[in-house]
Amino acid sequence: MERHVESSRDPAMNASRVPHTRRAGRPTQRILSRTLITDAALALIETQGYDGLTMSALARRLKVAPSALYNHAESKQEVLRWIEDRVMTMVDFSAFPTEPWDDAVRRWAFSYREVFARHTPLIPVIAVLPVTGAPETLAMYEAVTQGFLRAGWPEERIVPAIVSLESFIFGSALDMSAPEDIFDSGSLGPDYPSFTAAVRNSGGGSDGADRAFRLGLDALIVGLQSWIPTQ
Amino acid sequence: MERHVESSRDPAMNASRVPHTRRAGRPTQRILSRTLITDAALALIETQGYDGLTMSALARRLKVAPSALYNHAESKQEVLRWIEDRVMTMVDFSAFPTEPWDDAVRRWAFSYREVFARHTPLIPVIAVLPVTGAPETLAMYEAVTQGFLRAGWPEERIVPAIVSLESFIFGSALDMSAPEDIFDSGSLGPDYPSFTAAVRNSGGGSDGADRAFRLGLDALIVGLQSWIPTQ
DNA sequence: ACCTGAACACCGTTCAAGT
DNA sequence: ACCTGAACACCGTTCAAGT
Repeated sequence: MERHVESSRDPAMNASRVPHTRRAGRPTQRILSRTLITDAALALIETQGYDGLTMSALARRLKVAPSALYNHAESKQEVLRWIEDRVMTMVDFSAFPTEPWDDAVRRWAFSYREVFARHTPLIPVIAVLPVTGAPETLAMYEAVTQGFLRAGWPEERIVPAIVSLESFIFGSALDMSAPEDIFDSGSLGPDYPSFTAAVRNSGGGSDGADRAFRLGLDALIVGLQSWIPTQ
Repeated sequence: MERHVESSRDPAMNASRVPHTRRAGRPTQRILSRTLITDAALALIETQGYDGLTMSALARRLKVAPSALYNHAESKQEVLRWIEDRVMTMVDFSAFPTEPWDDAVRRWAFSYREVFARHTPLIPVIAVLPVTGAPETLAMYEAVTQGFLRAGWPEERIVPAIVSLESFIFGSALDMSAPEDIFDSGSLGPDYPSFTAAVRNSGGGSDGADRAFRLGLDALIVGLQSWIPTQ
């Protein structure tokens, strides 16, 4: 764990704690909003990663005291939900109205994985997140559902199919951020001969996650397609 | 966030901070070990959940000072890796030597999801975890690989296939722990008619995650099976 | 080598006081 | 209503001192 160089006991350092000029009391006009907080959070994640996303750092970037954030968000978890809704808008689902079902699913899935591979800490958040009240996210589900209907899917199977695709996508996004040598065949030892050989012959290794994603997605699409009534 | 009732400023409460009798200095015999720490961590998770798994709580359960843990583990992350290896032993992969490939995969996948649904905080850990040096985990991969070989799988496709199944399983385990009304059709509003209707007709609702898992797993198995050369 | 005790540098969150 | 400033109750981790 890295440590800051500055010592909080150095009194000369206290200047850094007071970078603002605003004094206490309600300001004449609103300083914060959900949009501004979300913007700042995403900018912070872009440069510092999710480890850098603390309520303190977020407040600092907004030139505000940390406690001010709690006038707008109930908790850090709520801020993460705002971020999630915003990140969802980056997923490309534009192929559903025009392209064949399998091509549209493929493009959507690739984009979805790509986006969330850069936001893996959101994945556990989503799993515990009722989607209600996230308009951008709902817009995506509406378009995807219409794409399934257009392809002739029976209505009652659409939601389970979407959920299963998302499960695969989220799992694959997590896997994508894993180290490349997650299976290090060199140091596997002689106790696992079949697995060692399979790892050794599983291809380049540099894009192992990519090959697994492509293979699994193709399999899932082929398998799901069997639930579309033949026209 | 819940708060403790006890105030740390109450001097009478300090007794709770010193529940042990051991005095400083190296004890005559080893008190801790990887096994003991892992046992205690799992017991703690069982009763308090992952929120309760702090280095302090872990030390308290082991009747040891928190800093003592760092003579054995480099970090909390390392403790989580020990837990992960242990949890992996709970996954049932016993069907691979005897059952047909698809039945064995199904039993393995159901067990795998079930186990990790109770340990979702481990899922992001695994994704960033080189599997090297986790004997129990490797034993599972060896058995699964042998099952794939027995079914006639080409060696170079086995690892990607396993990885894609795991991605689906981990994603599904996360989904399993989501609230049941993750799609609350009641409050979806009129802007998303197709999706709203699909949610409304998607079945019971109580076991939505289960239906999605079954559907997706069947699809994945059907799709993957097309890569087994016809015998 | 492996424990204790004290400290360090953080966290997220609450709340009175101010306008 | 919405900000500041100070505090609270934690975290994980380090390190000197002890045997």
